Amino acid sequence: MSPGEDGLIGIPFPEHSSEILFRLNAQRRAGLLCDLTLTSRGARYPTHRSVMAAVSLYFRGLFGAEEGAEAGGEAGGGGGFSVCQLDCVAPDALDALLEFAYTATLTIRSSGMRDVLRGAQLLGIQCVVDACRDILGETAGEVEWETGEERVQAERERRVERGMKKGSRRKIDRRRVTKVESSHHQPLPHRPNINTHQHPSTPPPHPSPVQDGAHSHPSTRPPSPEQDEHPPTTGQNGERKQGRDAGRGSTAVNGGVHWPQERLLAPHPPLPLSDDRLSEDEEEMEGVGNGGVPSFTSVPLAEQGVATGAGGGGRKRKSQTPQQCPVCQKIIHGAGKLPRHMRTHTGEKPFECSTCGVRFTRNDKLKIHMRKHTGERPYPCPHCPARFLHSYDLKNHLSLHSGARPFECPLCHKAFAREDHLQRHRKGLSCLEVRTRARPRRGPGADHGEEGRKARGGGRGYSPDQLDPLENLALQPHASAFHPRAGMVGLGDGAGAGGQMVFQEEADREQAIALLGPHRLPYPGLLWRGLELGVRGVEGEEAGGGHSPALQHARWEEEAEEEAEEDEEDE
DNA sequence: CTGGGGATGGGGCCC
DNA sequence: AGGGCCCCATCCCCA
Repeated sequence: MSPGEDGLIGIPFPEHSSEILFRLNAQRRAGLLCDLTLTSRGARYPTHRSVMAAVSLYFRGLFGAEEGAEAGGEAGGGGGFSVCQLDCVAPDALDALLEFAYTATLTIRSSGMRDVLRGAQLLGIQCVVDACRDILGETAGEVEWETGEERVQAERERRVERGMKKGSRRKIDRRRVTKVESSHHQPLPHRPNINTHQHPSTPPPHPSPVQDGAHSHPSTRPPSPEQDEHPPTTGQNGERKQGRDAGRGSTAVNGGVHWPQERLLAPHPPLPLSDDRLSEDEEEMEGVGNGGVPSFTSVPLAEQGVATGAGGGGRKRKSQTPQQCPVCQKIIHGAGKLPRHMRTHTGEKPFECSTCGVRFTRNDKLKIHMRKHTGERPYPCPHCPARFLHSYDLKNHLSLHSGARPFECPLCHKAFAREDHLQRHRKGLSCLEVRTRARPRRGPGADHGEEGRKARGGGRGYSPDQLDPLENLALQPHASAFHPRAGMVGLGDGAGAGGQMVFQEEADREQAIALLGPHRLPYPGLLWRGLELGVRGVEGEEAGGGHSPALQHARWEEEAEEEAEEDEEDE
């Protein structure tokens, strides 16, 4: 909300761009308003030249859509190219690139990476080129045809895009950005602002996820002769710690790579990708799948023998058929839970508070919300007059009375009553002082035994005046400095809160990327992926994998121990 | 920086 | 199988 000088009011519609993209994709699938058909070895792909010109330098040039090329006639209008034969781009790759253009998500199979790279090079989709090269570990130069002004223009656009990403986030958007990044196309948590009303939760033409996924996809997908045996794209099926972790950037599981472009965030599901999301390990199960007809009715993974990461941390799980989300590939446990999950992608909020009009994705949340209006606080503290809306608030509160602080920082040994506070402490700068100050004390006679060693914190064998570059860069006190979340949040949101890997300047970002060495990735998402794959490993946090304080604490203890061991090795 | 309240999304149990 | 209800983990915001 930014009142202008003339009393102008700027009302942001944050979902507008992604919704437009979503609609365009729907039109493409339905063949509506398509003014360009791409062909590759017999496969035909109806599309929109404006979209292609927006995403591809090749088409931009082809249609004369470059800045300053607004010459009249054919060039300016880009007319005359109703069919564009692209046999040099493999159909699978072309399909993946089109999906990328319309969903901001590139989902490809590892084995098809080179084709996609070639296609992206030919079409001048630099970000895809970069991404593929990173995956493939290549460090090639510029796209062959992208030279001179085109390159300057491309670079300018990239800079603008980066600038938008990092500069335009305001506080009000921070949470949303983080969350969006957290799960691919995570929709935005509802906030009772103007958007609530201007963006109806169930736009009439917007079908429910189930319908959407079920009907929109198969019939309009251009026939690709190779699709059946060789699905063009692949995603991941592995469920990692989702919530706010997984999906931050790209993910790679079982040879498949799947990552969203950061800026184009669809609040609606980018139409479900075909069955090709099955990873290589799962290909044998393809026959069980829906035969290329993705559906939100999902694939009963249990029947397919998919390890659903029974990672239930303690609580025994009823054997309910897990279902896989066609958008984020997350495996949803529990019968009937998938529609609920899907609303996190669609942004649909069917449950409206009759009192204040606030809408919710879930009725149980609405129910809790209603307590605000009724004044009901059903969880009274037995020790004091405090009453709470949520049971877990009471639980938190009770720890205050008990004085219990079961969550202890393994580095500075500060104890917290709440696990999330400990996490915040570990991610933040709270321990920095301990760590950086402890260093100089190291040396003969400064041995504090195990406790001291821990208190000094881990490190990488750099002296105080010669800090670990990464430490120096991000001033991350803990190993969690390398936690993918920290990196991703920071990268995705330049205005991120303290404690996260925030790069104030582009140079910082570049430096960080450079310092990552083998994980050097110019893409935020890829950076995250690199961090995850290279530093922590894909299996770092398994979905649903117990997050009991004990487990978490044990993990952290391990981290601290590892760091301490590194210290000793360095000495 | 920390404590605390509230919000959100996922999973388990039950009907 | 679907959905209600509840708990949990995690996040954000504010004081």
